[in-house]
Amino acid sequence: MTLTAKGLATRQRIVDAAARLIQDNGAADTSLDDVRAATATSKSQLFHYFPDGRADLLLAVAEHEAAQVLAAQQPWLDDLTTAVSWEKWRGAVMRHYVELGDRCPLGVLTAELGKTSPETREVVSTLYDTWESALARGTQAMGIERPLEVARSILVAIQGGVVMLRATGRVAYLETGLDLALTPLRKPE
Amino acid sequence: MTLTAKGLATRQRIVDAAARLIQDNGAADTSLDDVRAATATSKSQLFHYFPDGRADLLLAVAEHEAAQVLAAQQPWLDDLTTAVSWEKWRGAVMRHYVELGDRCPLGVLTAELGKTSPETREVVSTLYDTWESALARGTQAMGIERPLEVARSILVAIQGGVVMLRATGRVAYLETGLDLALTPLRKPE
DNA sequence: CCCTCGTTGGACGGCCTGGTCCAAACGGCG
DNA sequence: CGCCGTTTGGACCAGGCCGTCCAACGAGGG
Repeated sequence: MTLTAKGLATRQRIVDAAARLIQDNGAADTSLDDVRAATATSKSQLFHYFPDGRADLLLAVAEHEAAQVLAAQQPWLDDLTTAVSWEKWRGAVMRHYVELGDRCPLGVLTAELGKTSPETREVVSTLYDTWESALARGTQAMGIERPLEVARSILVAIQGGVVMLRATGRVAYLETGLDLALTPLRKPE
Repeated sequence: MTLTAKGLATRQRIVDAAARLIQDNGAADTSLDDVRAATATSKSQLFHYFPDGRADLLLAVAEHEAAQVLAAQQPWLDDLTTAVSWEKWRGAVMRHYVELGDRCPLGVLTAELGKTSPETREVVSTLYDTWESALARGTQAMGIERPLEVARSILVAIQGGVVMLRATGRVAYLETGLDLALTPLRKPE
């Protein structure tokens, strides 16, 4: 299957709309017909660009969301070398998730798409890995003890805070969780 | 609607089976017919014991799972007064979730059931509240700084670790997250 | 200019789903 | 023993869903 520029654009439009619908209504309540209606496309186009149908589309959405998660942290994520840059990154993360509320890609990814297929599971795992690596580069640059564990615990705090934000609408979990997870980086060495 | 002992038993059987099915296949992939088949009941029984149908059943399952989460931590949760008792509790929590893997009630609750209705959302919120209160009693008894924040961050670490366990099958997130979240309780005061 | 291949339209079928409904079986209590 | 409400069985319906299929459209290259 080769795609022209026009085809690629259509495909992207479908993925975007599907992602939005899933954020709003959940993956279970998002039918191919909903996507079709939201994008003003036809059934045949959905299966033309996503031959395996629904599963294919969900996978594409998962990859799209995973990319969003990392993109939202750029360029701060790549320069976590000082206490100040860590705080800036933290500010960016908080701002991002407070703004998105329960529509955040990360929450959608883990809660809605994570278990739909082995492929999406893989997407989530890879996201965690690259994210954790980036954080670990930062903690190592800071010269603290147990940098790998600290990086991992920060990731866990974010994921926990986000999923709890999704479930309750309260932002306090993410706020406190991330705050305390970052304490090792604030200590005088 | 009044229920006899037999009726209550049947109802409970339905809830148990539904919970199990949802743990294994997800809420979206669990139909009333599946539940019916797994419990050797008839359609009319489902709607007899859960008049609002699917929504009612899911709510009952959510409450069931929420109770499970707290029950699994008893009696350790009510006696977090020393560093030793905290470690015992931690051991119990880890054992529990490692054993259950991705079938843990907490993960199911937040990922599958949390957003199905305002009522289930409420169940999740209340679970968080009572759980956090219990942890806060412990942190306060330990006389550490910022006990409320520490209690909350512990909760966030568990929730994050569990959801990541569900998504990836890896237990390391829960392990490290919970470990580091507990550091404030290990410091000499 | 036309031929080819990507693109689009939309009807159609078969399946499964949640939910309704009526009637039979059961069991305790007077 | 006979009544009555709970419990149970299962047929049935309407709607929505995914996926298939065939035919028309359009643009770009030869």
